[in-house]
Amino acid sequence: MREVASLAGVSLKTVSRVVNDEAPVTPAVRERVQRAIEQLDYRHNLAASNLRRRTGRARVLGVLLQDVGNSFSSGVLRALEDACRPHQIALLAASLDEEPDRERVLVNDLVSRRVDGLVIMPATERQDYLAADLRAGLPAVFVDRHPHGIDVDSVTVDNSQGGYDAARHVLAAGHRRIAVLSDLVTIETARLRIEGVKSAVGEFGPDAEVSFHEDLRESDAAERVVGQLMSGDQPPTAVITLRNILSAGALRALREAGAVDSVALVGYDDFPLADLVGLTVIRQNVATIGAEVARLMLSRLEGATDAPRHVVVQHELVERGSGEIRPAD
Amino acid sequence: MREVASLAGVSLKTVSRVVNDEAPVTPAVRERVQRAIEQLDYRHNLAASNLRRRTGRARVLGVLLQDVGNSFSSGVLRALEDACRPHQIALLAASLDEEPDRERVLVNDLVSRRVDGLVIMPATERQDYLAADLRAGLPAVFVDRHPHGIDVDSVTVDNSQGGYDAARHVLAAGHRRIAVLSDLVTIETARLRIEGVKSAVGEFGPDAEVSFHEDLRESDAAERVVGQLMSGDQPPTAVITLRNILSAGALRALREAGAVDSVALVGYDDFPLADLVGLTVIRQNVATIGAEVARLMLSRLEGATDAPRHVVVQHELVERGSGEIRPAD
DNA sequence: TTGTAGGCGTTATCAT
DNA sequence: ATGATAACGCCTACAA
Repeated sequence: MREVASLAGVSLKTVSRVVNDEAPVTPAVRERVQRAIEQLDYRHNLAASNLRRRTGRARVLGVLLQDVGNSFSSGVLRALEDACRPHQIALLAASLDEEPDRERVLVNDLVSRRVDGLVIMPATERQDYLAADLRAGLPAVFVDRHPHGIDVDSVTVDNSQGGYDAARHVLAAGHRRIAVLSDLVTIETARLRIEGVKSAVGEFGPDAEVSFHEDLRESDAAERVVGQLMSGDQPPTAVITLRNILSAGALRALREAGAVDSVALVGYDDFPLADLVGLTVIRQNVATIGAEVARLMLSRLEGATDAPRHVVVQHELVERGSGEIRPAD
Repeated sequence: MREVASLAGVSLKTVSRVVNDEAPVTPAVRERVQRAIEQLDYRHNLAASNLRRRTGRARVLGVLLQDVGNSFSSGVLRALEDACRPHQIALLAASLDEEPDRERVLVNDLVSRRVDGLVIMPATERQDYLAADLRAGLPAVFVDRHPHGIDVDSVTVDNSQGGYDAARHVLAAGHRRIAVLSDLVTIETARLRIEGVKSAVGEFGPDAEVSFHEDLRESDAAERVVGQLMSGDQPPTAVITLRNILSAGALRALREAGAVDSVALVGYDDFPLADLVGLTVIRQNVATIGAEVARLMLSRLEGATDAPRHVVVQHELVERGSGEIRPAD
């Protein structure tokens, strides 16, 4: 910048003015500076600029998701990006993979990098560790899971209601032998979905035999469980998978057992090809979720200091056939 | 930091030493400083640190993909992240959506933010605009598409060979009336895949009637095209879709026409549920691609200055049934 | 309209 | 082993 100034025969401050499009600069001078900039391949240093600026933020958000490679996380990221682009806000994204330690390490890193705000799909059970930073004015918005130990903005879906809706759907179709597959019960969303299922069972089928198969992380695990159930004495007439990759495993097992057309299946979370497989699912609107997160965060960045807001995005049950199969008898 | 120093009764430099785990500090002093840091909720400012450091990079990579929400881009991002995490390197990710202007704007922004390197899945036809930054020592690695107008590291797949393999597969099965659906031909990868198809046709079925349907961006468009073809006089006996979302559309149209079991379909790029639909595809290994990108970039960050390297990751044809259907004749 | 002085939070250099 | 001082690249405040 100094070189640019001397080449253009002006002061440092004038170059700064040109770079930042600030008001009082004669067109002729501006032109001269621009030429010097190009000639020297000068690049404005945002890091230094942000260091000196008082109010000016760095225009970066830290985004911690479970897995930027899966469709839910990456959908949220994409929606967030679309909402941030007009504001020239960049996104620093990383995956937590349900590892609490990684969450704490990454939050620390992002705070050190002086991000303007944090979007977190937490892997930890409690987030008290964030208290000091929040007090210091760091805006945070939680996605998909509620904050615990602190109170900050959040955008979630009603997982309990989702589990309830899925269960009610198959119970209403007459099913009374139901298998429920779920993720790690240490994950809040998994627990809530299970709760919802139980509450629907209590309401619509207290007589139903419902077996719960928990802590299933991979598609293969779901496939094995359903495979075993289908070859048992009393195979279920309906299966509910409370996480998308479990649906894939269940579907494979049912196909293997020749039961795709006789056993009902309702999944949680949509899939790219789900319509082609005829999979009935509880769909969470990732685009809406991401957009809501952005809305909350942007308002905080603009200085909103009202009480934390908790937005709940509606899900919907998408009927595609697999969930509408009725029990044999 | 100044406050920490005075509270601990030491100099600024000593605090700096503690924060950075530098050598000569007495355990007692270190302890005292640590306490002061916690007491004051002091946070190390990486931005300022990087500004002052001579050799120290900011440990951030700019990553420009086509769409962080689609499975190919997000898979690459995820693999990249896994390789960067051990090095404490963060990722600034954004989507280009095939918009050349956005690419130039975002590159500028990332350069201003002083990222240590750029990973780009380009939307532009030529990238001469990067020349100055490259000369200045900015490492760049291209993904999925070759650089034009500059010479930098790249990790691509052999799209021409992929198109060739897909076409050979259906030609070898005896098909002679084939429909080929592709993305915008302004996209290099789309052109190369088409070229590959043509070359296989020349080799294995010069007598074949092959119709090309280009510039299809959405699933719906593919569905319409295949729907029309199927209701025409001479419906194709095989369909090749050169992009994953086109496969979904084609599949829907074939199902609609009751032709899923009579018309062969080979797609490009894998899908989460593709095995369940029995879709034969040319699979690109995103994890390998991302890992190779990281390998090249990390070696550049460590100072490698040899000639640009061009890695080609092998694809594979995954037979799942849809591509192995033989023509009726 | 333009320039000067000082400092943002940190680290490098050189002393002590 | 610790500290004083200058400087990284830029911007704010104020003066000219």
